[in-house]
Amino acid sequence: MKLSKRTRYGLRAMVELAVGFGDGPLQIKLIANRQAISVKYLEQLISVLKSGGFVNSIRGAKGGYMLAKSPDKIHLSDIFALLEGDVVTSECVRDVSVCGRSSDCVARDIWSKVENAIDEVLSSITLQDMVDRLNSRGKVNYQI
Amino acid sequence: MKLSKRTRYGLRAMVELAVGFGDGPLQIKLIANRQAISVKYLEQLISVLKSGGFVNSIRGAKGGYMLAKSPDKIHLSDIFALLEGDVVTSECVRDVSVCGRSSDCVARDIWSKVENAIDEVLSSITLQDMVDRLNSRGKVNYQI
DNA sequence: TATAATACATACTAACTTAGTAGGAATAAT
DNA sequence: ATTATTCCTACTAAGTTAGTATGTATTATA
Repeated sequence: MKLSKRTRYGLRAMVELAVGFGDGPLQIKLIANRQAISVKYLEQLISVLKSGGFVNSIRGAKGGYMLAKSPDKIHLSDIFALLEGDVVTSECVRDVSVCGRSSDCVARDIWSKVENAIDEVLSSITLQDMVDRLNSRGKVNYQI
Repeated sequence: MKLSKRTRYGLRAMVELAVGFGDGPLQIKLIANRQAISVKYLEQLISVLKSGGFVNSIRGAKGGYMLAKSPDKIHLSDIFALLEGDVVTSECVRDVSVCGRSSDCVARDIWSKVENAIDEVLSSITLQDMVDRLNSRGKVNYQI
């Protein structure tokens, strides 16, 4: 069980956008430089975040990206679900039909617990929480 | 974040061995058949479980495998650590030196929380717990 | 003692996933 | 017109996963 760079990068970008929330569009190039991510790769990730409804864009010179919602309305679980896909322990957790005897399965309960535990942590944290902590630490760093 | 079949199969095998704990050696072929796992693949997994100290073996005809410890002494977190490797969100959670500024990082705290949440669930459950639940449900099933 | 049943060992492989790169077209500010 | 940006699509190298393949070594038992 490993978290993909895709999700980590995506979250970093979202935190950058959250930090600059209200300050006009932020360019991919800037985000990529600040967070040491390949520009071209980040383009693809941001495009996913855009179709997911988390960011808006302005095209052309002086264009860029901004959060589509206030940072306190975006939970880490949302970003995870979009970029990482669902956390999956066993398919049966979400799709009972793959086994047919799921209602009796002792293992399914466990996988279900694991997924819930992860989701509980992630949905309890918003982008705004991260920005707040960042500020309280003097913006020293947030390599994610 | 996805759980590998490797770990799922390994856990299934361990549960089979836990169910038969005290009844003499259990053959790979039997476990593989009961749990619908490729015999050859399971051989490799069990070999890992053996070097991890979780199972003992008897070679030759009528040989097989058995748990090296009582099922109530084996926590799911142990099996995970061996087969899945550590749950990894970001390298910095375990190895602070990869970033150098980890002590100030707001993201590290989050990854750390996620890993702890997973570990809490997994270390709270033993093989014996699974066997007990299985028995209380009439051994209907445990496709894991 | 021959045979069968089992564990043990090592090498190979197809399919998939990841983390990109490459090369541009479309759009907007100046 | 030029430049800066987003947007789009295709390609790719390296690694991982879930196996197969082909045996050898060991032990029970007939």
